[in-house]
Amino acid sequence: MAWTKYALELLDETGYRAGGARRAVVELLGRQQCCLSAQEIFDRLRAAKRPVGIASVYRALETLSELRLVKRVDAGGGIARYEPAPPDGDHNHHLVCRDCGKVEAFSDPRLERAVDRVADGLGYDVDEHEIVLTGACSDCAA
Amino acid sequence: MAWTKYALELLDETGYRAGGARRAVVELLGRQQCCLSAQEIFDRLRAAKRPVGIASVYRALETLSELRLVKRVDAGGGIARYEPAPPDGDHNHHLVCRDCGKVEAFSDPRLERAVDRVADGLGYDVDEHEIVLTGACSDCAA
DNA sequence: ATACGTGCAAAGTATTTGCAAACGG
DNA sequence: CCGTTTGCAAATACTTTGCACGTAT
Repeated sequence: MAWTKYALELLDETGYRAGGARRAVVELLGRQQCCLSAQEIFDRLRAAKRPVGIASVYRALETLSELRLVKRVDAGGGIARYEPAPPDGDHNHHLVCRDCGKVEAFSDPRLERAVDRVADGLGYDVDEHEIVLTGACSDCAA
Repeated sequence: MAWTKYALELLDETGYRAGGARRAVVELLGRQQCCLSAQEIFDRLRAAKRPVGIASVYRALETLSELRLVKRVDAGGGIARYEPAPPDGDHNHHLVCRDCGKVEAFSDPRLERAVDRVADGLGYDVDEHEIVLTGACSDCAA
C-alpha cells in the first residue's frame, strides 16, 4: 500500500529512527481496510511472529497520530481504534454492529458536504469530524 | 424540565424504587443543556450537598441507558458522557473544543436527513448515530 | 559513542463488581 | 420483613510512564 511507504518516509524525514516495533505497526496498519485497536494490533503482530511490547504499540500510535499519519477513531465502548490517514485528506466514517461489535468503514461525499456546511455555521474553527452509526449488521439482523 | 418527570415516571412504572442516588442523578441531568461525564455528575452532586457514591452514578447511568432515557456520548478522550434523551426522539450532536475541552450540543435537520439517507444504503439496520466535530471554539481561536 | 527505540513492569484513569448495611414499599 | 438501592473498597480494562537495556546512525 502507498500509505505504508509514505508513512515510513515521513517518519524518516522527521528524524525518527528505523526501529522494529514502530515499523511493524506501520506495515500492519498499511494493510488494513478499517481501524484496529491497540490490542488487536498487539495480537496480530504476535500471531505474525513479530511480537512487540504493548507499550511500543501505544507509543507508535501516539507518534503516528502527532504526525497525522493515523486517525484515532472513537467507535464507542471506551476503546480507541486507529486507521491510516491517507495523504490526500480523504477519510472514512464508521458503522458499528451492536451485536457482534464488528466495525466497518464507509464514506459518502454527500454526507461530507452536509457536515462541512453545518460546521461553517457554528462559530467554531472545525478541523475534524467523526460520524459513527450503530445498528445490526446484515449477519446479526437475522 | 419535562424530561425529569418523564424519567422518574418511567422508572417507577418499570418497577424501580425511589432511592435517593438515582433520583439525584435524574434531577441533575434534567437540568443540563449538554452532556456530563460520570465524574462531573459526582462532583456536582457533592457540591450541591447531595453526595452519592461514584458507583451509584455509574449504576444509575447504566439503568437510564437501558431504558433509553439517556444517551451515551463518546466525545473522545476516552471518557463517556451522558445526556437526557427526550421522549420525542430528538437528539443532539456535539462540538468539542480541542483546546479547552468544552463540549457543546448542536442540531441540524439537514444533517439528520443526510445521515438517514446514507444509513438506508448500507445494509445495516441502523438505529443510532453520533456526530462529533472537533476544533477551536470562538474563545480559544483567538 | 550517543541518543533514540523497545520491552517489561509498575502506575494511572475510567469504569464495573462484590458485599454488607440502609432503606422503601 | 424482604428485596432493592446504596456506598465503600477491591477488581478490571485500557492506556501511559519509568527505567534499564539494546540498537541505529
